[in-house]
Order: sequence, then structure tokens, then C-alpha cells
Amino acid sequence: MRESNENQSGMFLTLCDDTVKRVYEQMPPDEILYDLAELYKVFGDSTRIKILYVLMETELCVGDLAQLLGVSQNAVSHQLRVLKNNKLVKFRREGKIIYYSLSDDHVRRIISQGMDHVKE
Amino acid sequence: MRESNENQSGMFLTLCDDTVKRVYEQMPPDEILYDLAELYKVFGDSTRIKILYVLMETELCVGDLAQLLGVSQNAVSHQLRVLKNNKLVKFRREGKIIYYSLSDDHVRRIISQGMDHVKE
DNA sequence: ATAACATATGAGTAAATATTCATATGAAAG
DNA sequence: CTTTCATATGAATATTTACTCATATGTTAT
Repeated sequence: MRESNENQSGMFLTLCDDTVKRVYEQMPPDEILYDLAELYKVFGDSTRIKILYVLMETELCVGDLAQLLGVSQNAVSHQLRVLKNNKLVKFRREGKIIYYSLSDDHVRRIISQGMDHVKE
Repeated sequence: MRESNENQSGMFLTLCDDTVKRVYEQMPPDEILYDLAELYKVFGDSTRIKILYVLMETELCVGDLAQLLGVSQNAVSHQLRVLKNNKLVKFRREGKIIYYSLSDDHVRRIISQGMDHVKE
């Protein structure tokens, strides 16, 4: 927990003091940056990325997802929960079957942006 | 390792078969999706996100980074190595001091995109 | 009601990873 | 060349996390 920008015994002296102070003042609250990291953490697993990636094409049910990705139903279900909790996917029920889809275009954009970087 | 899209004992039958098959065929190779997940994994740690975030403003040396983020020099150094290995930051030496900065605008764009999603 | 099927979930385990501690490297100053 | 300062790094540890197994929930059909 930080409560001051004051200099004390050599703090903030390596670079021009003003620059460091300015950067410090413009930093968003820790919680925001923590949330941002948490968001990326969700994208940072290959099973989840695969789920999100195929959902860019079409909605899919749990069983089909499992087969497409070649992982167990349990594993997919666990990861779908993570995606659900983070509001990256939504779902609708049709009888026994539950169809998952991307919850909005942000997800699509984030993945595309990442793809651009990877393809280099 | 998957070698066929063939149906065998109830595979790909839940949804319209063609849809699942089409999605399967359009999936990028596993390696690409794995790399994509790896990229996001790098962003998915609060120390690293903080480093990247402050580097959007200005280049900074290791010591200043440590003080700004309130973590030890060791920790910052370890994380800078991860960022370096993934080509998200670059650095220049000036005597004893090493200044780190973002390696390109992709990084900036990815973070901004994520921020948009978090701020909702 | 019971069986069959699709999905969800809790507990346990194994693997990944972020930090700390101690120490190494490398540059500049005396 | 020795000391000091800035940064890097190896090993050990603690925490997180993704998966498996077993089982639960909920829906439809008989």
C-alpha cells in the first residue's frame, strides 16, 4: 500500500525526478491493473484460447467443444466456467444441450489483436 | 494429435455436422493457438502488466521500475527477462544503468484493448 | 418413477510459476 | 585493482492452476 509520492532517502532519484513522479501519479489504481492482468490470465491458457477461438465462428455445445479441442468433457466444462465467470462467453439452453457463444465483440477484437502479434 | 475429420461412432453429431466440420477445418494449427495463449500469459501477471503499463509513458530503469511498482529489484529483473524473451520490451544501456521501453506499438494496442474491456 | 444423456462441480494431484534469498556479472569511480 | 553501484541469475519455496476422477444436477423419453 502506497500513500505518498514524497521523496525520502533517495527515492525516485535515478531518472529525472519529475518523470518518475508524473508516471507514478498517472498510474491507475492497483485494482484496475490487477483486473487487467486477471483478464489476460483468462486468455493465457491454450484450452480456453481454443474455446474462444472456435466460438468466434459459431456457437457450440460442450460436447462438440470437447471433441473439437480433443480434451475431456470435464476439462471443457471447468474452463467454460472460468470464461463464464469472466463474462467472456454466454450460453443458452435448448433441452439437454447448452450452446455457448462469445459474449461480445471485445473478445473477438482482443483475440485478433493477439493474433496479429503472434503472426510475425 | 488429430489426423482425421471422419465420423466414427457418434463423433461430431450433436450440432449440424457440417458446421462442426467447417470449424474444425478452419482451426489454425495447435502451435499457433498455443503461442497465442503464451502471449497472453505474459500479460496475465500483475507485476508484468504494471511494468508494461508504466513503460507506455516513458522508458525507465530497473530501479525506478521496482520503486514505482513497490516490488523488489530481483522480482522486476526476473519479470523483465520474461518480457524481453517475449520481445515485448527492449532496452539500452547507459553506463551502469539500463533503460527499458516497449518494443513496439502492438503492446500498447493490446493493453489499451484490454483496458477498454476492464473499464465496464 | 426410472433410465439415459448433457453438463456441472468438488476433491485431489501434478505441473507451472512468481517471489525471495544469496550471489554473480559488469560498469564506473576512486 | 578494489570498491561501489545497477542489474542479472540460480536455487529453493510457496502459491496458483489445469486436469482427472467420481459424482451431482438437470432435462427428456420411456
